[in-house]
Amino acid sequence: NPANGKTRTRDKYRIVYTDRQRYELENEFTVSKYISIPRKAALSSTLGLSERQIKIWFQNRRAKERKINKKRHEICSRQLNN
Amino acid sequence: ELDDDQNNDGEGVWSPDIEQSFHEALAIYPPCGRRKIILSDEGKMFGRNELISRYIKMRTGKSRTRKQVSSHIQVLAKRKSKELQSLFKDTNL
DNA sequence: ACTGGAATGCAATAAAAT
DNA sequence: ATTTTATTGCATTCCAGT
Repeated sequence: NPANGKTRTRDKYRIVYTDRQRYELENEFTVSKYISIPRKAALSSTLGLSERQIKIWFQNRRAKERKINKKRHEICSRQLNN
Repeated sequence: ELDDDQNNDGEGVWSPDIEQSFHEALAIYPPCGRRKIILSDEGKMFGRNELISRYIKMRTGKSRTRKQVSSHIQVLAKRKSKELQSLFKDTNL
């Protein structure tokens, strides 16, 4: 699929991953927040996604986690303030 | 450490004057990029990006590290590659 | 031991899907 | 309004070449 490193095209701004793809990625994330090169290749083959897409998914997933942690910290601060 | 960097002005990392000096350096050091990768002066070693970094400091007085130069070259190469790719948008669809 | 360059990380951001 | 894919501009880390 990716002869070019590009994923986005004129007609498809982004695709929606299947529930199985989401489940496997989320499962791998519980093992490690950072994907290793061999595991990335394996996942890329197992799910039908490019290695670039796997890499980007883990980046976005880490960003999500950071956002969640920031929210939790804000809640703690408010409780101390009270 | 609160933002007391003397070498970086309020503009972006690659403000027009620095970009200008950068391109001058690209032109003078290897006119197209095909030059000996090994630049060794007695005792000291100099790579291309370090020469570019030194040139920028001479011309503008501002410091850009060799890794900043490296990163900038990578970004520009990526841009050029994508421009060339998008020139063949619907030629054969 | 030095380096330049590829791979990767991250914040900011866009836009479709929910 | 929030969540989910994907890109971009920088920096940082990883890989070899000499």
